[in-house]
Amino acid sequence: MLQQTTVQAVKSYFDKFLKRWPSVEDLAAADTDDVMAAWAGLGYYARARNLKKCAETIARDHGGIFPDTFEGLKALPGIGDYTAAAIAAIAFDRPEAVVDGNVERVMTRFYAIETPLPSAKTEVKAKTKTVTPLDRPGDFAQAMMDLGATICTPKRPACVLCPLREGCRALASDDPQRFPVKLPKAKRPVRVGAAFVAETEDGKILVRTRAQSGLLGGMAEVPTTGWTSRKDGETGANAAPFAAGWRRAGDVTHVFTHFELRLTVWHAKTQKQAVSGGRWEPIDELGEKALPSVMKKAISEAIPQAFKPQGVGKS
DNA sequence: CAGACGTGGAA
DNA sequence: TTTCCAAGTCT
Repeated sequence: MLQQTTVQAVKSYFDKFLKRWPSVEDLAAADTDDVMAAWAGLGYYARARNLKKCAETIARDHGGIFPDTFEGLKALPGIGDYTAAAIAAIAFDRPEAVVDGNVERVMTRFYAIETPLPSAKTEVKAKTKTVTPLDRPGDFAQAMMDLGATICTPKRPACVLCPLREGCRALASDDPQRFPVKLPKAKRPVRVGAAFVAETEDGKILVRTRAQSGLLGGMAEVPTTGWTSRKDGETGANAAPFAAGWRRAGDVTHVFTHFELRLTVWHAKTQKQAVSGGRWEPIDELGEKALPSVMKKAISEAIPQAFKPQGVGKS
């Protein structure tokens, strides 16, 4: 959960997740859609699919016991270089070089590495390997990460308080904050599309499940057009899944990692009807479904009280 | 190897 | 308001 995600964002999800699926076997036996629903809002949904696959692999192929080597861990779904090294070092006391974003920052500063990231990753990994001790490698890894999280911060590092102040080349030079050097990032393109919130008299809306891979893979959505960067992209009611009294509810903007999405949201009161691949879900149960944030945003644009606590704001 | 892959909080 | 970025991984 913590991959590219802050502790604050993760905390409540982690608590709920472990309460619901306390063991690897529990998660392996879980319904994948329930897992996706429990992950909804956290982002990077491939992590949820991979975590589930990982649990299944460990339950089925490893007798419910985690591998205790870097190579064994790395072979599992969702466990890459960083996570494999972190588990090996912290859980199994193995002297692996643990390099996350924090360690990258500490190392590139301490050695004043001018090579921009991500090219410098190889060099950082090699340097980290040379400084990782055979004794308590897990504590060393956590100390490096905590140093980066609390002292050697991205902005305004607290060098006065730093235990590594003496040998730090970045501090000795001029501007420690200059490191790590990073390549300039490309501008985010804008994509447009339309989303259709079809609502019945008895308080249900039409939803469907997205493809298992790719953007928001395996998550629920209301029917939408494709999301295109073309200027003449479809945003009108003519692209709706069926004819109805569609009213324009408004626009929502949502920022993804690699593009910005502007959705025109359409709303209609309709009869419940059969739509290929679609299903009608009660609005008051939407909060428990696998709906990503962008979809909650779109639905709220059409039905403002959809995700509000029940019985509140009614009067 | 470069691009895909979410979201919300902080500066 | 805009930009950055957070315990990265997969293709």
